[in-house]
Amino acid sequence: MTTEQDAPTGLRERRRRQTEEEISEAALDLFERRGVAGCTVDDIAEAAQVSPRTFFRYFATKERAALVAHRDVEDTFQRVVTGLRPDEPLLPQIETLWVEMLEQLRDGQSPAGRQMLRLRLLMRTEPSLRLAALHLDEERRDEFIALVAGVVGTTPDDLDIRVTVETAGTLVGVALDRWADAVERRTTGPTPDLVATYRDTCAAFRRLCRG
Amino acid sequence: MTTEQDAPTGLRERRRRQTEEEISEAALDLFERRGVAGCTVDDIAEAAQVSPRTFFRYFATKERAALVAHRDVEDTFQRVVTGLRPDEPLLPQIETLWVEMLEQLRDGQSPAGRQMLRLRLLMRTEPSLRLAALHLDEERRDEFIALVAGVVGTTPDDLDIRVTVETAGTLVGVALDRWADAVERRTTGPTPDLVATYRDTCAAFRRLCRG
DNA sequence: ATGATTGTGGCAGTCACTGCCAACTCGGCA
DNA sequence: TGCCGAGTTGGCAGTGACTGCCACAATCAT
Repeated sequence: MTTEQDAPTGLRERRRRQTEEEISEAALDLFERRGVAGCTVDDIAEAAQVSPRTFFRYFATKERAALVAHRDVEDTFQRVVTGLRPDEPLLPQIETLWVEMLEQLRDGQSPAGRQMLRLRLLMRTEPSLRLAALHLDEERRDEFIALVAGVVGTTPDDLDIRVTVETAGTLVGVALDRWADAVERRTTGPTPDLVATYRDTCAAFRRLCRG
Repeated sequence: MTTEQDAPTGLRERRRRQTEEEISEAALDLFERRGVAGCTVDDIAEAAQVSPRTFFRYFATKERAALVAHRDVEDTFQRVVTGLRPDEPLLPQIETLWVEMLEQLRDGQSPAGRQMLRLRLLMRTEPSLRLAALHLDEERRDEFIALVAGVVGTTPDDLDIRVTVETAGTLVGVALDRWADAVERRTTGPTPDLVATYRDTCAAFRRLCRG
């Protein structure tokens, strides 16, 4: 049911994950300290103790290195999509799927949540990171649409599915933004919950659809 | 009613517009022939008869040069946004705004329409152009939201406005994609109408919201 | 006309990113 | 145990995007 242990976890595989982790940690750290424009790929590679050449074997751009959290969350789509019921309204179901995916982040205290929070805080002031995230989302969208189409049994160029998936994606983006905003502004009280923020966003959306 | 003659059109101004036009035409033309990756900024600059250095005074990236049609359509938002009525439902009104903006494109026969069509056909096979368009949209979104907030009289960080503007933007994106798809696939009959495509997309969206 | 403003081209430089090759490491197998 | 094939790494050279700086030319205001 999980996606981790499907590959035979040899030493090579483990080493590769560890290196990726080290690079992305170095990138996140340097971006926080000096800004994205303020550090080069060479800087990140050095901090992660790999050669610049190796950096590019792991990530296509320096921005991508900071987006592993984003990518990992999207990776879980494949797992949750199987829960779709073809005979029920699609949009609320996709919303539920996203709730399942965002649950691993919640208040940003888990490792995955903390990493995502750092990223989204960075994104508030770093246009290049927002762009890279947009890029990642766009790359994944067709895959999502194909997966959904497969489960509910229509063609991938079905207009309804496309609109539904894109709309839901937009709402997730808004929720992530507002989550980071809330965390940034917070002075007291518990850390804002991403799932709650997402539910609020969906509620606002539904209100607007009714008029 | 038009946006052209608001500035005192001196020779400098006219010359500047003409140069921009020449560069973007050269870019569009070369992209169509050799692909985005297949030509350099130097190529485009040479074709437009300017120096590479001057190219970058007009456009930040080579992709941007192909996106003037996109930018010009978005520029009209400022004009149509004044028609908003604060006391009526927002989402259908924003949809109407977009119809007004997309009307200048319609079947892609007008100069603006033709240019947009060339761009959207390119975008079907050029990820870098899709990314650049996403980037442009994102840059504009805050401006849109601020304008809407100003007219309806709320703060720019209003959740409802944000969700409405982003949702509508998503639907426009889908409609533009489908428009280009329809044009590409068309063998006979009249050229597909963008406004009609957009209305279809909005209709599908409304259907999905009801469930 | 003339001085201020603005646009242009060239040059040097930084940095992102890629292809290629040589050295090394891990995993399986005789 | 020794050895081969596959996967991983680093260096190097090269291309191309993009920028700052400077000198020069074209426009505009007076």
